[in-house]
Amino acid sequence: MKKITIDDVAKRAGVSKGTVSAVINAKNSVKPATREHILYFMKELNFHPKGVARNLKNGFQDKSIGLIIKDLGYHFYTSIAEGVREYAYSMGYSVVISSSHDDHEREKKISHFFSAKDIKGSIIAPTVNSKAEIEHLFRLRMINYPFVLLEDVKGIQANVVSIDNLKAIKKAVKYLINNGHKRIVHFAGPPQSSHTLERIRGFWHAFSESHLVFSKEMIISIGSDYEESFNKAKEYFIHKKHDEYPTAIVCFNDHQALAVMMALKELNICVPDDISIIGNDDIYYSQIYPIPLTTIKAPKREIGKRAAEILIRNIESPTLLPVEKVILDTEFIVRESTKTLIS
Amino acid sequence: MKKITIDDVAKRAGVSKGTVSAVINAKNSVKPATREHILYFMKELNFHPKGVARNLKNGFQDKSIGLIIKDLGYHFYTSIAEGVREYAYSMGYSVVISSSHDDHEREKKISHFFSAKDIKGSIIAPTVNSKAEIEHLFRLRMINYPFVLLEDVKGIQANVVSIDNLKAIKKAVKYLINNGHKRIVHFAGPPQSSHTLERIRGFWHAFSESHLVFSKEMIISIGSDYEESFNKAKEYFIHKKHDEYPTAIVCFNDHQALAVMMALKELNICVPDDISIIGNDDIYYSQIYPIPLTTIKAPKREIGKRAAEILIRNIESPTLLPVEKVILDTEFIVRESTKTLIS
DNA sequence: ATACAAAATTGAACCGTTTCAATCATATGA
DNA sequence: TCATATGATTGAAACGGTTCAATTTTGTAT
Repeated sequence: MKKITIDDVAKRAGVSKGTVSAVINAKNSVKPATREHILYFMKELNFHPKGVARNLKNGFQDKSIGLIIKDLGYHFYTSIAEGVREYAYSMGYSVVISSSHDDHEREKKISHFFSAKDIKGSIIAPTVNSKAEIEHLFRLRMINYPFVLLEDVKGIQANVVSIDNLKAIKKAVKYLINNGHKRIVHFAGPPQSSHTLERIRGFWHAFSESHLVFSKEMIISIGSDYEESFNKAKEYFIHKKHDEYPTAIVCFNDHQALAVMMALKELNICVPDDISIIGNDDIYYSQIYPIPLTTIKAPKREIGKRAAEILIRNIESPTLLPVEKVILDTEFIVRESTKTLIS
Repeated sequence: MKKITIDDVAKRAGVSKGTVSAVINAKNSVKPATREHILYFMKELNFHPKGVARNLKNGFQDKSIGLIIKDLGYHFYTSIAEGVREYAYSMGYSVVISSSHDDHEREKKISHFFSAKDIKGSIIAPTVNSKAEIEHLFRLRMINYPFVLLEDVKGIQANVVSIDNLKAIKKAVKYLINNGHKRIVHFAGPPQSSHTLERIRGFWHAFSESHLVFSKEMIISIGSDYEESFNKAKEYFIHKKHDEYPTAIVCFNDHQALAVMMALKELNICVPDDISIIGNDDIYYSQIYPIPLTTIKAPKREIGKRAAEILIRNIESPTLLPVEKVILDTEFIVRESTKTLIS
């Protein structure tokens, strides 16, 4: 299945390729009859002009940036994307997005794709499971391709804009501790997600910093899919004696927290009177829910904006710029799903 | 600010461009010392190899499709994207996404961008406000660029995968009518959205087909932003006498419906006992909400999948294929936010 | 019919890489 | 020291379009 080129069309239509080019570019120097004639053969041969060839000659000066996120359906990332978009548009850049699904291979492929398409730079939420999995970043580095990471990655010095997840969770857990909670538990997220581990670590740190005993029974893996979380949460409580219930649960994210609250409702366990719940992310619907959720709010749009800022600065600089690292603060928002145990 | 090419690097490093090329492509035929030397000058000149030139030579055989949606934060579109992704991946295609924000100019720019980058074909949720605004589709058509629309557009024969929104709303309204509701009202969406008009039309059709009188007071524009919908909904009821309350509200979408239910709650109006509510879209959180929402479920993933199917079939066909139009069925899901008035 | 201007068409050079046969450099063994 | 094998480097052609000065065709006025 040979590739059809402008020469094929020109030959078939009996004109020069200059004329075919003029038709493609809707120049009005072409006689209508000739245009029709050429269009006819373009159709017949099903010819698509290759952008790559036209851009080569034209200097391909489009302004565009890429964004590689982990999940399109996850509010956290789409909000970041919104921040990126806003800033990028204001600077005249287009944004293209692709999701890696937390899969390293995909991420590698997409980052390569973006650079190969002369997307001028990329913002990447990296999925890195092992030391070997930063090669693709080194390759981008080698070809001086501008990029900004949304999480710090060990082993490479690169631009990063992120939040201190560890500190955020610690703040939440310490809030519970300071309010008299003793039996605190963490409902962890999906095992393959990098966020899951980070949050478990934050939970653990809070305990050690408060000189409290941490045991691994405090971490219960219930995922973040609604059905799964709902069922596993119920199961957890059904197998527990009443006086062994935790007094507070730190959830993986708001989405999971909502599922947990539904499960508790079905079991007639009252939030926050029987159990306090803390979410993470501050998604939209957790405010709408009848018991507004206490949660950790990440400055999602701000993350996107700052990342885009750094990226575009690097793209537009004629020289290589020094690496920048930005860690943004999270906000712990106390709403109605938590209760103090201190009278 | 001159563009740096491989020639500049070669000259500066005192080697031929073939050698520089070998370094860029990590070929191991280059002596380590030479490699380092060349890398040094690549850095110094901040040289990025142009993908466009390498692709031209290489035959640019990446497999990729584009998706232009209207809103990244809107569940309806991200679910479609999920369907697209799933099918595309199974066929070895990458997916890149960009949001038009329901802005025709953006859409035009993005579609042009995708074709210019040799993204092999695109799925487009079109924003078309006037006859003149389909030019860009004609241009894609002229260059035989494969695309599939997610809404039918008057004036152009093109591949379409969509749902029958009109029919869907009609079914919902008729359900209410058949269950004895007399005072039914539609809370319309944001005026600039194409969906808004379509849903108003569906509402109107249901009345005329049921031989009931329709008046324009039945359409109340309250948007779909949470704050706005919440406030306007409250305002609507505050200015109404109790016995003038509608017995049922057909909402623009689930998101709006949730805002309306919150407003009603604050006014101590009971759903569904005082007023029935119907949403649209069947988003995730409307099942989680304490009063599960009666709604219209669109086969979102299926839409994405079918669109991707048609697109890839067209991309891979050596000849121009006839246009396909697919209209998928919606499902009316009765949950607990509606009540029959017939005893 | 002829001259001339305007319109339409041609074709060679160019864009920035990769490729690979040819050439040059280096190390090895006799 | 020379011949040879191997490793490293070169440079011209190729990729598929666009551009634009030069040329050909067409239309108009005489």
